[in-house]
Amino acid sequence: MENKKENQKEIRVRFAPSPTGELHIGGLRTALTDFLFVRKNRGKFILRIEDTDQKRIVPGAIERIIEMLEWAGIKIDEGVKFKNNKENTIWEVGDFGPYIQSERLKIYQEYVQKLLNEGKAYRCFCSPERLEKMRKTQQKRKEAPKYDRFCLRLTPKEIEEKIRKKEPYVIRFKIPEGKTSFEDLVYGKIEVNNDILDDPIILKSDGFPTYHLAMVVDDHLMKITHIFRGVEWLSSAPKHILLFEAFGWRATMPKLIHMPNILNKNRKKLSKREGSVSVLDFKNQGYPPAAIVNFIALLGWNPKTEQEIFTLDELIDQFDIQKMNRAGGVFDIDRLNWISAQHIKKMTINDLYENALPFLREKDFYKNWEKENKLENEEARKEYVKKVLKVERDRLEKFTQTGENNRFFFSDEINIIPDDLRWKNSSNEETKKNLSKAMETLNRLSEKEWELARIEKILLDVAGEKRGDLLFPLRAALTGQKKSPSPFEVAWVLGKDKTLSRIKNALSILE
RNA sequence: GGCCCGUUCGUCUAAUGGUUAGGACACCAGGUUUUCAUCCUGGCAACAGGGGUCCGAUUCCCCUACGGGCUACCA
Repeated sequence: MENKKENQKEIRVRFAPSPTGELHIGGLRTALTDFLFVRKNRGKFILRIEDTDQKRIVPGAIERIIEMLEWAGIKIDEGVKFKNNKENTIWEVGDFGPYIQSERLKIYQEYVQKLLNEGKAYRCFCSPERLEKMRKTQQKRKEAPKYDRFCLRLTPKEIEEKIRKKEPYVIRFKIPEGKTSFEDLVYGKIEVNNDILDDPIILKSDGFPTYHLAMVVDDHLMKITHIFRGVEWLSSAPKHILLFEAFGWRATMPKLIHMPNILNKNRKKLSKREGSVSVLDFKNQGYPPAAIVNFIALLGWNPKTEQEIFTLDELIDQFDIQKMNRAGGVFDIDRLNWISAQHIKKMTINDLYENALPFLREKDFYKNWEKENKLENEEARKEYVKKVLKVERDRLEKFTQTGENNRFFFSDEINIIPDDLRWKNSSNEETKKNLSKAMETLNRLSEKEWELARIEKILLDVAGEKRGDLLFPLRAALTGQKKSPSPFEVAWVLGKDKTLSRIKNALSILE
């Protein structure tokens, strides 16, 4: 019976970032893991905002975080989100709010008072200067820096006196004696001696709680069942356990799952100095969200099969805490690029178009083309770009690369070097002959017959054995480059008129 | 310094008390192709070191080394 009850408990997982700037790729990984686990178990994904450090708050950061989560396909079930998908209008949804910690100050103070009354916490009036000095001498003596509990020895009268004199103070949690052990779902059983634990500050002098207190109170009150967070929290987990215990919540506390770090090439924790770390950077670089999701899901987690490319749904389907790793993983951009290319290859042209167009619009060569090339209407422009994308799809690893190597699609100013027109030992005369032949052949096709397969067939028919002698000059004539997609594809995209006029132009250069 | 965690090809990783230690990225070499890309084939490349336990350890235990994290009125 007891077991059955346990099984029925709704899975509730929160992602709880601090609004201190752009969402970090490591943060996205945590959020993604939360999300995969929640979706797999039909639970709730909750966004809570941990803005207890007033000094570090960045205006607009909450909006940016939500935007990036949505970009990645992570849907918020409860907590802080956008109102009716209208950006910049934040609201809070759910029965356990508020979900922004700065709105919960009274709750924390109430719980701290409880600990105070029970002698499980105490006021500390020590100045930062004294603490600093204390730490220095401890370090000099090669001791672990730890609060010396000076204020624990204050008499009630002394405390009263200090309060009356309005001396600023913080509240510290009194770490009990003994040992603390707990089970992490990834790292296994961990046990520490409480005497190495410092009495943590749980309420700051400005009345705000610290992470330790806020997290424990909120996760309990919000009925969180699983905490996924970075390993950097593993060391302070015992403090959190002890806090849950002090409140009498140990039995129902959430399961802990710590996750290994994402590292730089030099195996250090991912940092800004080594390149991109914010999700926004990757979005701006033109990676499909599905590729980023696929890539970071595979950092620290593995399906134990040989599958490498996953959709979000496949990741959800296969997600399993048991398959999470303990060792940190290097963020390998080459691998990301490959995964990204695989995702782009699988996209439909319409999808690719929707995704790539915003990036294309940023480019000068495209802007000029839009301005100068008066295609009869919007639809024609769209069809043209889609043709380009059809040709480029297998060559892209990010959306930003669209058109980059094939500017000749968007500009008639192609620079033909006569030598580049000749294939191998082919002579000038032969080249001219072949180009003329190509022109005549293509000219026989009507606008309506201008299809890729047809273009390819008639050109190959006429090219004969030494196809390079005809196809290579044709490529150069159409593109002004020695490397490009096939001349069939280029001709198909350019259309009959442009194709013929470019060949004509090349012929005149050869004269 | 103290405490905690980690360690399989360069990178992400799989497997196993007895295997030629598997896959993928990257790299290299071929092939296909008119070029580039795609695609296909092949190659290079790893159990951190030392002790145990065991008939036998990459696998289990211990130590060392190396790496990471924490050690704030930051999260």
